[in-house]
Amino acid sequence: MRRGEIYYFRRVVPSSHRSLLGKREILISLRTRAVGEALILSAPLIDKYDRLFRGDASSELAIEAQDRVHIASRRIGIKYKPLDVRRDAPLEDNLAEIAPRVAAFAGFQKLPLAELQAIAGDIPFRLPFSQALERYQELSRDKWLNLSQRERDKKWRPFEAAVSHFLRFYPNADALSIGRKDAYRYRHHLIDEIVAGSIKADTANKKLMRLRMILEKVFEVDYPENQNPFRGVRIKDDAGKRARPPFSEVEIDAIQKLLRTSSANDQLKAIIKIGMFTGATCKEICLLEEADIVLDGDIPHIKIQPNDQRHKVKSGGARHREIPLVGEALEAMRQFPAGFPRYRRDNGGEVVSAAANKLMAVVTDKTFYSFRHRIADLLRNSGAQDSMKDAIMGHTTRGMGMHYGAGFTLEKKREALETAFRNIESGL
DNA sequence: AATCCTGCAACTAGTAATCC
DNA sequence: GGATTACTAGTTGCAGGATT
Repeated sequence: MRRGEIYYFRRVVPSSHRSLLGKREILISLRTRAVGEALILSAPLIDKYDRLFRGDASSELAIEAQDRVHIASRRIGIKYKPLDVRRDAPLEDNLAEIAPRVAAFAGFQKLPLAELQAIAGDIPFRLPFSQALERYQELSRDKWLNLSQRERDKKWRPFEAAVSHFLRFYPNADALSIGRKDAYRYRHHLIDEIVAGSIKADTANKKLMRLRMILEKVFEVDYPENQNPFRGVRIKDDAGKRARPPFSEVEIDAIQKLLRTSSANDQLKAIIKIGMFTGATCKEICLLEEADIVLDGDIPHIKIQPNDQRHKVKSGGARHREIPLVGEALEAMRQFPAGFPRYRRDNGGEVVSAAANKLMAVVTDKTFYSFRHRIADLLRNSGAQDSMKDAIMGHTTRGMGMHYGAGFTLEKKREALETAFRNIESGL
């Protein structure tokens, strides 16, 4: 339509939406005097309001409405709260709900619709899941402040994935109105997927956990009166068995043979050998810097500690350790006294894991982590104390005095490892 | 002591980039 | 132009600490 020289977009609001939008018609200036331009500018608006009135964008609409009453509330100086009056509630509760509203209303002669809605509590609170997620990220800023891009992605993607998985099941779900029933219905759906074999119980539980974490935090801060519908919702997981079993000595021999003939790059081969004889994880080995590698002196060893590449090591404290280099690990490390530039970067550990596992797939279906389990088993079988095993692996020892001293000396650790490897040769 | 909760890292599959 | 290697996104396992 044209008003004077300027064209306007105009649209009647269906009565069903008048309360939410707070007006009877939409009138927006297109800021142009040209018909052609006006037509082009109006197209997205037509589309937008079509969708709104058809209902498939109702959450957007609701958010707008919510913002509007909140602003109106502030204008007239009240704190907005949706009206909560129920037939079965005690009378005095209902009166208490209404009385302050009447008082507020009485103070004014004539009020615009938004202000009336604000006082009447006409608009329910709404929080689409996507917004809850944003809010959660905002509230947890501290968790990603000093992460690399990759680490940041790895942290947040699962949350996004959890939300979008949930939304596929419950399109347009509103975080404030879903209840325990909905949570359990979703749980049921997850169990179906587990039965179908598309995901593991552990994965399903993590999806539930992430939804729970999001709502827990957001509710705690913004909606303290709301109960988290996911609290305590989980799926029994009896997977139990060891999924990454240790390598057998037969497999170790086969891998050794493979390494001698393989055309894989030397850095990768060296990393595999070091993993094989130290039980260090591939990320730990990849990120070693020159200063972390000690080849002169009585006991050559590597230090797993924070450095430029590595801001922190998993679980901090106990994981920081020195591991003596024995057997072929020492030769391999001598080849690369300054570490492995090829893999010393964001993601390097994952690349090594993928490459090494692919290489070893020829002779085994086990993976890099099985080196670690093998070392642990060898140490145990050779009679090493648990605390020694933990010191070499970088585990915390339960109940052991983490407060005392620096733990085992390098010499003791080397003895333990050598004993363990000698045991294999003698066929124990 | 067992189980739950959580963070971190390994692993996989699919795809993209690079090499030869 | 096919093979190899790396990257990315997503899943799963491991371990520590909290809770029951």
